[in-house]
Amino acid sequence: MHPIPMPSSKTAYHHGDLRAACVRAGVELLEESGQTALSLRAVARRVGVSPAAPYRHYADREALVAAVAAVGYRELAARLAAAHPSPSTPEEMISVAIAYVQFALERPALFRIMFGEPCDRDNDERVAATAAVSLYLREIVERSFPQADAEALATAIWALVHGLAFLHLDGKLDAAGPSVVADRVSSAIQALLTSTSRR
Amino acid sequence: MHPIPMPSSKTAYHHGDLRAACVRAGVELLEESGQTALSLRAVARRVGVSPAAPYRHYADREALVAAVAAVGYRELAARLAAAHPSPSTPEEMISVAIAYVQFALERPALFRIMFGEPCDRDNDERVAATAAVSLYLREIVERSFPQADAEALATAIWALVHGLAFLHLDGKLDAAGPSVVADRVSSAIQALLTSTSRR
DNA sequence: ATGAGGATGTTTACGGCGCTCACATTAGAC
DNA sequence: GTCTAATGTGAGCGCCGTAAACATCCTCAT
Repeated sequence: MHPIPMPSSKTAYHHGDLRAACVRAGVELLEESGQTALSLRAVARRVGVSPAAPYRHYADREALVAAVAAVGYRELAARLAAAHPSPSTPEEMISVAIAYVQFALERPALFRIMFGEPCDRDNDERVAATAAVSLYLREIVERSFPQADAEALATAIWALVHGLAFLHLDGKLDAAGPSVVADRVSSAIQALLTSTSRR
Repeated sequence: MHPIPMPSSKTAYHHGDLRAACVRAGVELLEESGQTALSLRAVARRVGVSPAAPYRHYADREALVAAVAAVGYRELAARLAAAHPSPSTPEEMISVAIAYVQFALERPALFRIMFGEPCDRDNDERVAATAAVSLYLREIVERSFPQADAEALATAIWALVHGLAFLHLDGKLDAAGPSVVADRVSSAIQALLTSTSRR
């Protein structure tokens, strides 16, 4: 399964389809050995190719990282969709929020690559993938809170959830287990949603 | 003021007080040339010392980074306190939140070092400095919303503000200028605080 | 005051990294 | 079948983190 490039090809020609193989290897390295292990040389080694080969497909290390991050965005989107295909109530939205934070905790290195580095705003793949996530969240908010200012509320909810993910990741909020985290996410959102009425 | 180590010493003895000089140089490098420029060797060079010298004071690069991050936490705390010494209303709290996000935008590399990397939880300085920030925010929330569940609400507010900072930093939310950002922070918080009453 | 010992800084060296360039190989268009 | 552009190789540069052996100088007990 690894070295096969595309539907049609019997013997590995020059080599496999390096571009995709590098991204796959990059994701693997990231999750096996963390952020610092994601080097062009390590990727080349894993793919079984010379250290300079990846430069035919990626301008520099940052371009590879951006491609890996783009994979991360797509997987995050899939994870959120799996939590609930089309949430339209605050409760359903909260379940998506929990999935967001759990994604960050399950795949910390990937999540940090996606959000923790200065991002290359010119990378099309990356821009498109984050726009997709952003739009998805926006739609959820619009459905869940039809009367609210969707723009501001969507931003606020995304930021809240994103911040919870990071604070857990950094150990600022301790996460003994998934259910503890889920409770915290849920209660954090609810605390904000109800604080004013008690003011 | 720079090369003097302690009250008593006329000629630089062996050299200055390297420990502190390294942190200072580290912060400078970070802000001048970004994240990747913060290397032990560059710090040593700037301080005018051999590449191995910092190892007498820091076990490894990560220890130096942790010390730099600790400086960042203290400066963040100072920035928040400068925004409002002792906030006790939602409005005052919002001004502190704006200061938090502006700190992130003004000193992005420092902020990323503080929150964007896997953190060394065993570093005392770092743990203490983040605990101070955390406690400060907690107290603000308790004063501003006396009746609310302080634990959950403080977590939620911190996460919201922290998330806003990161999303701006990553270009996910565009920040044309300080006032635009301030408005967004303000309206994001208010959107959450008022959304339920309109439900 | 002096000399031992510990703290601090230097030198040298190793391997890994990102990146470049000149060169080899091969796929596909003609 | 040949030419060409795409793709992979190899050698090499400078930077990095880190370690070990060595030099220097401060301190303090004598």
